Amino acid sequence: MGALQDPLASRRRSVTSHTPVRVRFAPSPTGPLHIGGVRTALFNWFFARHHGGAMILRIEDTDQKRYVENAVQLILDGLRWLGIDWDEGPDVGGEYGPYVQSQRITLYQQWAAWLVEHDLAYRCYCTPERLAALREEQRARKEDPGYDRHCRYLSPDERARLEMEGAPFVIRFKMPVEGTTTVHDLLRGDITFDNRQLQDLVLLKSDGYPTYHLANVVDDHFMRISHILRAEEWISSAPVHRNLYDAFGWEMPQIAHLPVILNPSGKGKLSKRSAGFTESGRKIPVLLYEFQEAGYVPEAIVNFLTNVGWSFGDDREVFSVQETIERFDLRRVNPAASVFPIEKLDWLNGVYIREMDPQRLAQLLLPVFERAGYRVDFDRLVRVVPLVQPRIKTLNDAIPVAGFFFAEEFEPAPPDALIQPKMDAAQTLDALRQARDTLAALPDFSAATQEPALRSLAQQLGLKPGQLFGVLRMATTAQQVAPPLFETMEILGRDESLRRIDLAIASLETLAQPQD
RNA sequence: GCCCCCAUCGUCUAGAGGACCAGGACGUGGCCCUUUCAAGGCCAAGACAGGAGUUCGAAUCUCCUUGGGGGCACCA
Repeated sequence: MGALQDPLASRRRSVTSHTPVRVRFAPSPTGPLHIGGVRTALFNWFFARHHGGAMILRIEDTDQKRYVENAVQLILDGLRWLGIDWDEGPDVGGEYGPYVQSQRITLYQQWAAWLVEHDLAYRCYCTPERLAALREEQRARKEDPGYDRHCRYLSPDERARLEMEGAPFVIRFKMPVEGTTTVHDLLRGDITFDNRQLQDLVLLKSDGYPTYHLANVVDDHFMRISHILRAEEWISSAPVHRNLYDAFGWEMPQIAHLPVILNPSGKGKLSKRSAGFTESGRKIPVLLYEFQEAGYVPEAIVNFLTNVGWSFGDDREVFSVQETIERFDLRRVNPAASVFPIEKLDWLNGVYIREMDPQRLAQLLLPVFERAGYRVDFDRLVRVVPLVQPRIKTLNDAIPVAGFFFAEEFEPAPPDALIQPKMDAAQTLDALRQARDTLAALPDFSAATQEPALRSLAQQLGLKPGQLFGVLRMATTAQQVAPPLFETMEILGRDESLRRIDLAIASLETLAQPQD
């Protein structure tokens, strides 16, 4: 079969032309960053960096009603936390600024007016009430919803009268009413739409602000954007954008629609409302800060997101950002939507934690323990880190594993809990007393010194090592599950370890009458 | 409802007509290691949605069906 017959042949051609690569991530400040948005940002960034191009950050704040104070700062902080940087943006400026749409309003108004002058757009005076009623009617009659183009065909007299009255208006785009529009998607090939299905979209709202459709086209043009990498939910408005570029006489950037991320249930886009819980009952994070709060580390999040919709190849799952940038290829993005594989993030996060420099892990753990109400001695934390490092998947997991190292007050385990399987109270008490003597007599209190002494003690007592160690673990940590015993006691120190063993002995003495 | 997109193990994926009785990873189960819990090692189960075509040959190309997703705002 010849390449000419292959509809995806174009997908296999080079993705870039000779113009410099310039991509943008354009969030709207309506709240914290959504993880899906983060993925879009990442793929743009990988693409830019791979091609030696520019990453542009643009704030799309054209909806005054949904604007959230502080959101811009949160978004910038979130991106930086992940290690994403940008060459032009609201904070760093650039040649094609400003990079905040609310500061570019007159530009949009000018170009909207230009379209009206050239009969490519028109003023629409329909009230929101009329539009709502129209939609209602259409629904009742089971017709397709959509604007009926009432104002497109207003007579000059009517138009003049409405103008005279000063009726508020929006500007709508005159979509071709017949024929088809084809958009070339870098991942999917040509996508063709019947123009009769397309709408006369609003370009300029009655408050003078542009809609996404206008602002995005104007900005991408004037910011010299070469490639648009945006989420799949934009596919259906892509033909309107295509026609807008044509109306302006501008070249349209190349475009690729990235697949959306689905809920773990597989039902619908991942969203805050519907995400639900993991099998272990943990709430599934959706917003970037929720991942932070849940104890995920940025390099794991980045690696994880890279594996959703794209793959490194060579059967590798763990790789660095640098490697990703070197290898990133848009043509290998999987166009299919994917379920959010959260368990895989847990694993990957654990991988990154295990490979992390212990000093850095200590730095990351410090605020986690403090937030959990512990007063942390950093030097002790540094000693604790190697014990928790292989045992946690998220930073927060360190709290149940090692929080006891930092507890203000030691709360001893109930005497019952001290008794190990196949042992009784008297045996346990005896074991504790002898272990206490053994430990007290040690020349030093290092784990390496404790181990042989306690092993031989176990043998003397006719206990399995695990039984003796279990008793001591419960006595010194009051936890059934804890880091390895000797290292734990070493960090606790001899005095504190013996004190805790004494407490255990005392509590057992009240429980069991020692036999004569 | 209409338009559009998509379709390989439970999930994320490899797969560019012969290298595929389909490879990796997470998860799951088993075994080993072991001082509890982890980590680590080994092993196992597990998929080309269905049907027609094209071809000597199809996971891969075409069509239909089915299923899933996205969109249908003076939101982005």
